[in-house]
Order: sequence, then structure tokens, then C-alpha cells
Amino acid sequence: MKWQQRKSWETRCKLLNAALTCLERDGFHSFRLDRVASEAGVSKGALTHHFSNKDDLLVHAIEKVLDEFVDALARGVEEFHDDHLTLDGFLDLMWQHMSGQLYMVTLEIALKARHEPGFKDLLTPQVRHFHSRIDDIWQQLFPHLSPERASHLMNLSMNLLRGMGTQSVFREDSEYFNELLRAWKAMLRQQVAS
Amino acid sequence: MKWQQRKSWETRCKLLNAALTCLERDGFHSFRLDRVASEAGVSKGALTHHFSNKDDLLVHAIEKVLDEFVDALARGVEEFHDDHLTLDGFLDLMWQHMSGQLYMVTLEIALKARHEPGFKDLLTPQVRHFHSRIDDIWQQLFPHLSPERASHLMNLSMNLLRGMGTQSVFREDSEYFNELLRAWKAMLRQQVAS
DNA sequence: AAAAACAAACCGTCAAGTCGGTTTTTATTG
DNA sequence: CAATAAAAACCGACTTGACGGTTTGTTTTT
Repeated sequence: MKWQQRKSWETRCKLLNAALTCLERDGFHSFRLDRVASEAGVSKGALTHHFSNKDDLLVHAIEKVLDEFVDALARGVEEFHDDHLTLDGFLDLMWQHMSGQLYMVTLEIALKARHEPGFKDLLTPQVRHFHSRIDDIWQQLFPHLSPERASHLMNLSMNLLRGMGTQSVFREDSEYFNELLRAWKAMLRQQVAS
Repeated sequence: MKWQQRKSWETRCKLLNAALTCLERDGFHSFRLDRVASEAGVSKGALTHHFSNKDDLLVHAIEKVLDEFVDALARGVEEFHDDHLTLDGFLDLMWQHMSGQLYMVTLEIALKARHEPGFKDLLTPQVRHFHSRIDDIWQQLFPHLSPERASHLMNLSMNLLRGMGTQSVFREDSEYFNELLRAWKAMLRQQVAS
């Protein structure tokens, strides 16, 4: 029980990464299990061995990407407290992730969940956990504000970034998004100061 | 050339509405032409007679919904100038539309466009036209601000609402969204005043 | 008569899931 | 320490069902 365990974990990991790659590249509508398998360099049989079906694979893939995002933010807040990162820098970190693979993948999944109650139920616990972790992070970011106010500012920021992520589908213009971000940072500083 | 023209226009319209209904209810992944036909109360043959294929139907449907949205905002800005609508009320109007059929449909379409360059090319002119009309509206809303500043505030607002629309998939809690909106209105007033 | 509006059967394609089989690793036993 | 049984990892052909587009036929209008 050693070589097998490790090998198993490795192919599982390869499959999850391949699933995320395919989901971002092809979208859920054109998400094909055999393409995931070939992207991971294993057979379709191996995939079905590790994940009982499409939904199972997707749920675990989304779990992975959300965890990695929150981990990155948690490291960010540490740097913030050590004065190695400004508030602006923290927002840059958020945008860096939200404009990459993460957001598009969660968007694809969210739309799927919207139309499949069973799948949504599978995801809801993950989503709740994700939000509570992010909420914690913002409470740490602004310990001098009331928890409600910190949550508000966090949710406004997250939703702004979500919207920007969505708009980036049709408008590929990083300078424009940087400007928006700059404007938001200024408003946020104002709110935090008052 | 009269009964025919009218009948034709009627079934076209029924088909477009049915397409929007199906797209919001089922999502693009489960968007089926025969379901659109039965939703519209016509046969599949009628559908293929009016629209050459799926993409053609979708492009015209999205055109319709975007036009209706901007028309509503245009009426809103008139009421604003006649002092029948406050800035808060105008944002409520925007959120009312963005939290309804409009945004979910555009989201489905945006994700499709993201993975199908040909389809994206079909939509890009529509999207540009949409944005220029919305931009005009915000310029009319804030004639005393610089065009750049008005555009900034518009894009921040739109993207915030987009993000809220996205989040509403997992969080059905209208009071929460009203609170966020209230906070944003306050910040926006501050920005407009200064 | 001709063209438009509509109906519905048909077919080719394509992917998810199933399943019997193969190879490799781990546990057991004399 | 083999020998071997058992279990896990993996492979890929096949079935099955579904849907988009085509095509042929029918009715109604001009």
C-alpha cells in the first residue's frame, strides 16, 4: 500500500488539472471526458476508475481551484500584515487570480449548477466554505472596521472583479481593466480611512 | 403581401421569446431547438424556415434582449431629467434588469462566444453598439462630469451589477443584494458630488 | 401557377457510461 | 522466500440515446 497510493494520487491530480484546462479552454458545453483523459495522458478507463462520472470529476476540480485561490489570498494577507504588501497590492493579487483560469472555470460551473439542482446541491457546501474563508481573510485585512463593513467591502470588491472577469470575454484590454481597478482602489481607500 | 408578412413577423417574435425563455431556463448547454419550437407553439420546420440555424436564432434573440434593456434605461434617463427618478432609482432600474432574464441570457451567450470565435465575431458589433448606447446614457446622466469619469462610474456600476448577478446563482438573498446596492449608491453619490 | 409558411419524418454524428479483459502491485501462506 | 491469491490500476471496444440539420411533403396566400 504505497506505490499504488502514490500512483493513484498522481493520476488523480493529473486528471483534475486536465479537467480544469479543458473546462477553461472548451467550456462546459464542449467539455468531453475523452479529451480530459488524453490531456492528462491516461486512458478513458483510468478516468472512470478514479471518478464515477462527469459531475464527480467537476466537483473535485472546482474544489481544487477554489482552495488554491483562498490559499493564495491567505498568503497575501500574511504579507500584508508583514508590510510586504499594500491594500492595492492585495487587490492586484485578487484580480490576478480572478482574471485567470479561476473565474472562467467557476463561471462555467455556476451556470451548470443553475440548471441542475442536484449538481448545485453537491457544490453548495464547497461554496459556503469558500465564502467563509474569504470573509475571514477580509476581517483580518480590516480588524479596525466592523465585521459588517469589512464584509460589505469584500463583497463589493469580489463582485466588481466578477463583473470585470465577465466583461473580459468581449473586451480584451488590460489597460482598461487596470484603470477600473485603480479607480476602485481609490474609492476603497477612502472607505477604509473614514 | 400582408397577412403573410404579419404572420411571419408574429411567429418570428414568438420564436425569439421562446428562445430567450429556454435559454434562461435550460442554459445554453441544454438549449434544444425542438424545445424552442414547442415553447413557441410551432413546429421545428417553422423554426428552420425563419432561422438558418441555432447560432442565427441566438444572435437575433440576444439582439432583442439587449435592445429592450437599453430602451428601458433610455426611458429611465428621461424620467431622471424630468425629476421623476433619482440616481438611486436609476440604479434600481439597472439592477431590476440585471437580476432578471437579461443578465443570465447574456452570460450564457458570452460563455458560448468565448469558445467559438465565429459566433463571437457575429456578436461583437451588437456588443459594441450596446456599450456605446449605454455610454451615451451615462453621459446624459452626468453632463457635469468629464466623459472619462462618467464612463468610469458607469463601467464600475455595470461590472458590480454583473458580479452580483453572477453571485445570485448561489446566493438567493435579495436583502443582501439590496444592502450591497445601497452601499454602492452611497459611494456613487459621494463620487458624483466631489 | 408560384411562392411563402409550416409540418414532420429521417439520418448521421457523437459522446457518456458500461463492461469484460489485462497488467501491476500488495497481502497471504506454507 | 517463493508461490499465489487478491485487489487495485488501467485499458478500450461497444451500446445507447440524443440532437442538429436536411429533406420531402402539405397547406395557405398572392
